[in-house]
Amino acid sequence: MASKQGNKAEIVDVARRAGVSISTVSRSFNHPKLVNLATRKKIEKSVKALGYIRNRAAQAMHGRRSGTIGLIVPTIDHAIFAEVIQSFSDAVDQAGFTLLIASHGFDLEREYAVLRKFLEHRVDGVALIGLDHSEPTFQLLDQQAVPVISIWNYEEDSRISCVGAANNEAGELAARHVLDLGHRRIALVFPKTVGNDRARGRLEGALTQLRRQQAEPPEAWTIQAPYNIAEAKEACGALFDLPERPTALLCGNDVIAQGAIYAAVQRGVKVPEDLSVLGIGDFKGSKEMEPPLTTIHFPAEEIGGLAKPPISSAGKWIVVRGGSISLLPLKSPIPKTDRSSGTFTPR
Amino acid sequence: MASKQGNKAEIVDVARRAGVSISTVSRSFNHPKLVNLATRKKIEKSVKALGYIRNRAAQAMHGRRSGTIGLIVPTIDHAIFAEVIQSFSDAVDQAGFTLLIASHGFDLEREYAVLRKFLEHRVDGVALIGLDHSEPTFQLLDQQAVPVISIWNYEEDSRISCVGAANNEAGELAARHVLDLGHRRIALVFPKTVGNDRARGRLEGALTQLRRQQAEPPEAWTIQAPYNIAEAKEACGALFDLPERPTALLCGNDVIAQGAIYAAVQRGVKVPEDLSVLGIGDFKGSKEMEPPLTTIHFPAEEIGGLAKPPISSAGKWIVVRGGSISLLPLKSPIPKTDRSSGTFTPR
DNA sequence: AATAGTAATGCAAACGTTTTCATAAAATTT
DNA sequence: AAATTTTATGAAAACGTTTGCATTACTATT
Repeated sequence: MASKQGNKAEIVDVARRAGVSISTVSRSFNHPKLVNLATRKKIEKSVKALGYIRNRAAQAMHGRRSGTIGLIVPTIDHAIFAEVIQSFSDAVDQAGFTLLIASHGFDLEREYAVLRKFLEHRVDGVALIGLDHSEPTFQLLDQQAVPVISIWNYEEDSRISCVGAANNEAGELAARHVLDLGHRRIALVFPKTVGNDRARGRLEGALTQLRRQQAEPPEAWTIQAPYNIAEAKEACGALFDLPERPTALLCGNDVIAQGAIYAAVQRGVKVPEDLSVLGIGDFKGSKEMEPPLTTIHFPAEEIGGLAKPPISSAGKWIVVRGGSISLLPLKSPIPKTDRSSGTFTPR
Repeated sequence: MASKQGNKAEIVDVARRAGVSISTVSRSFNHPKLVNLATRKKIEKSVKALGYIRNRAAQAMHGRRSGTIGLIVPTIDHAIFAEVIQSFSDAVDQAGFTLLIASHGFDLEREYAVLRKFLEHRVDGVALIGLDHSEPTFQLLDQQAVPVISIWNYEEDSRISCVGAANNEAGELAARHVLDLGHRRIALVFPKTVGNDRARGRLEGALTQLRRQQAEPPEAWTIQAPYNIAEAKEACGALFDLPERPTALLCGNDVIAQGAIYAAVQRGVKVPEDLSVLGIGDFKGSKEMEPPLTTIHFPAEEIGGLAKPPISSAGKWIVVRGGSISLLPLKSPIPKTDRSSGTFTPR
């Protein structure tokens, strides 16, 4: 109800009211030091009075910068990416950009479609999760020469810039930990790995380590569960009901691990006395559970922050493949909240 | 590597290659039936060959539609809003828009700043969480006449359009439930309520109901905890350590309730035998916990879907204050997963 | 006091579309 | 076969900015 109901002010209105040209108004926004302080004040007053709001669309058209960054994630509705989305969002914000976001539901064709949509909006950069993407996606990125960064996992020879941690290391670490605890009867609970290099890396890392120590789990102990507490709980429940039960469980992430713990509690299987459960991710609440979850810390928050978009005029993303800080070490090589050690007696 | 490395194609390039004018190219995108099929094919081929991607910024400038919707949430990194963000995102996507997102960390001044930023991008609509907003925010919305919708909670006489459920009803429902179970010694665990009408509504609803039945909790049993498992667990732990312990706990949301349950388990307090815990929200995993959490279902997903942006040329949001479907009833008036009834004996 | 800088501003040409209006060609009616 | 309508297209004017260039008015420098 304030003023000028409906007829929104443009730069010419501001200029007229301030008694200057539109160039001066524009300049006072973009290069303040180029305009006289007194004039600037007048303009400012005019802006206030008219409730003028700059039009980034028009700006973008001219200057080739939209001031937006697109983030494409598999899913928003999930503890997995919540932290990285939040920290990335904050980083983007701080850098003066606005975040476009979309999810593709683990469908790489949808990812391509979303990317196209973002490019139509002329985003100044794109962030993707992980390194598994469709060929058309890579080509589009290439051809449009849009700054792109993959966040979440790191690989030396990745096709695009990336910042993150090494998932296979996480898997290895997890496996090593349970092996160190003396376990030999180890089961694996992971989600499907097609189009999901995060899960694949972790699984491969774990398997490598287990094989190395001749502790590869039998078929029946390598089960699949999506990132979903209910389904993970059920799947793990079925596992526990087998005649032969493992003594340790390596889970693809904390969501699965939480489900596993609930399934164990439900059956009176004591964690960690009867069963060690290991998660990956260190999600909020994991260590507060009862019994607490032992988990590998995955530095999601740091990753989002490091992926801060470019401020430099160069227009390149700050973190580039192979750069010194690209390989973000797992922050806690020693799994946190370990209640197993000490209390657990193997076999 | 594909083609035209770097020098991105514009509409004139497409036109030239197809041997038509730019008007025709533009039309073939926006009003396909107005252009001859054969011509359209030619244009399509040209588009493919050049890897042309439309420029929405330029479109927006002319047509007054940016094709974007802005969503402003208190926080992304949280089970609370994850579901509604996801479903809203999907709805926005389906409607052919692109989502801008930003969080303000429960700070209404930052909310205002974000809103301004979104308006600079000329979003076609804005979605906010809840109905508590600063006066400048309301005025800006008013003055810019941008379609706006508040999602999450519903109030008959709200200042802006809203779709959601009634938080005070949720609180009442929760209180009624524990009263019905026979409890009289009831504690409340809620977050700070300034600038958070969701929590306030729930708390007020619960208090109203408790007072009505002369079961208002003493000072010591009305405690504060943020939406954070760790802190909630700690706060509830302190509560349980008091000489006088309540028999039921009403929690502001499921995150707090989960913390409460963990605190109880940690102390050997049996849920639900020794203590009934009631959450609000029905978050993923709540009912899979062990012991499972009794909770009021809050229809977050439906809300996000209902808030689908306008497709109509009218440009008004579909759900308007006071409209017939605005008051979205709580989907499960009977709390789900109730293990208390039957097992619990009051006092 | 003349000259060379510098600071502050305006003019007008971009930027990449959409859309109105005009026109030509084709199809339909008389 | 002429007149009318319909279909398909192009030319050019918007849309709201930014920015290169030109101009004017000061401020230093000689």
